[in-house]
Amino acid sequence: MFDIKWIRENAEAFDRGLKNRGMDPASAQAIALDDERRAILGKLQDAQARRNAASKEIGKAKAQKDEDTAQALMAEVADLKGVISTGEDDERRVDQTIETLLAALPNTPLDDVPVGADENDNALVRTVGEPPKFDFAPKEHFELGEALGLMDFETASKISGARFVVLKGALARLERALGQFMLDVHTTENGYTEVNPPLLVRDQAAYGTANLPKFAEDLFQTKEGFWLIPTAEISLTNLVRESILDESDLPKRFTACTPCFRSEAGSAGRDVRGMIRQHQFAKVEMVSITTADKGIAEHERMTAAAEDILTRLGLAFRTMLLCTGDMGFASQKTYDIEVWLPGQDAYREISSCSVCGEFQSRRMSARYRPSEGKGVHHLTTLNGSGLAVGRTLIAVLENYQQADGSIVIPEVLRPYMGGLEQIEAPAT
RNA sequence: GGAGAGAUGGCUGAGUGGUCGAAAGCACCGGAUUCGAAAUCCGGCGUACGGGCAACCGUACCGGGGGUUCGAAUCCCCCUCUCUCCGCCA
Repeated sequence: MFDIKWIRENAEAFDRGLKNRGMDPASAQAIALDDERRAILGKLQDAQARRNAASKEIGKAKAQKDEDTAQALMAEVADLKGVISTGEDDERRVDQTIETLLAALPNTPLDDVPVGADENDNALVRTVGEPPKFDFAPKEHFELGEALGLMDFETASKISGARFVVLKGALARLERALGQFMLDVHTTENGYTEVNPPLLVRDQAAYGTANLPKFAEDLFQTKEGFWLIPTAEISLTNLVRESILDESDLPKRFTACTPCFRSEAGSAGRDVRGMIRQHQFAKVEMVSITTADKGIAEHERMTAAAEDILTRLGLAFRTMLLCTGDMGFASQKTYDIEVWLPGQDAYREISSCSVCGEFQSRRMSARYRPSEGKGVHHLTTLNGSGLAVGRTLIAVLENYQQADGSIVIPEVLRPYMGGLEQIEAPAT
């Protein structure tokens, strides 16, 4: 959500941001509406001031038994009533129009974000680790999992339909191990507080992170009106909604491992096989709440925390700086981390870390009191996956597969697997 | 599912028609006192919008919307949310 004052003072930057995202400029319309609002407000306030003054005089006149004066003043106030009532209606209407306009506009990309149309214009930031070499043709994760008899799409579809999976035995445990490992690293080494948040949220929470009103079709909704979270970003970021924090309490860092639910409307035909794109998946989310001047540093820190998980798992990856056309709605700047998948012979997204500036906090009314100076300011919010657990499982299977179909367990996960060193080859 | 209570400033909490943007306490800020600190005392301390170079002025805001009234935190209606008790359930 934009601040209309900021748009007034930075109309050019605002329109450039929209243009870079492939949208039409909107500053002229927004400012015109705001001009209208100010004009209405001026008239309304004059009328209200006169009414307030007259009402006081009426009180005085009545106290002095000056009935004539009181009657005259009352007539005047009666006239003002219509002006005030119309003014209030007009103001509400214009406010609503402005709100609707602004709520549908995406955040302004930072200056160092490459301008581009789609993922082909993303910039490579770094490549870390070497893709493993195989002396056989590496399989895709679903081939491996199904051969092990521990990954069952058929049964899942009987229960829930397409885009669901049943994991069993060592694979079910591997998913749990991955989530635990990630949480342990983030809580003990990266300063994040573990949270077990609600998975069903209200309109206002989803609006706060800007999943609503524009992206309702991507979400599942219960018949009572709750939204199933598509990411714990919603729950964790809204932890600070409608509050005023002290700057000395910042930054706040939250992490959670939760199921995520996505309708995947509009992605029909994409990644139809396997666990890459599911209606339900586990993800460890990181959310940081800080001040505007610390946002960029926090963004780098968060991205490093996500990358560190991959490094420890011995998985090769590359980090991309998303271009303007590929960035999320609320983001000012986003890094995607892509893990190497031998079975697909490709890098695939496994984490996305974004800094959102004040875009979400304005929607949530989340503010802080600066240690120096006065007033309150909006917080800066960041979110990132650290990591998508389901896709990490895929990466482990494909990168650690052996010729016989067995899977070596990465060292760091073994304590979480009861010491298990590998998932045995399928019986032949 | 049934019954009831409530929503006031950063927090707690008074306030049932004008003198209320709102008592008091806490928290916070400044000062006095002290070698320093605690305690104590004095003073300050809401948000948003509009106008003004500024000091400052105006308007709105006591959950949201509507109504009554010359005038509403206060009375009436609707909505939203929160809590309590009973029942049911993990």
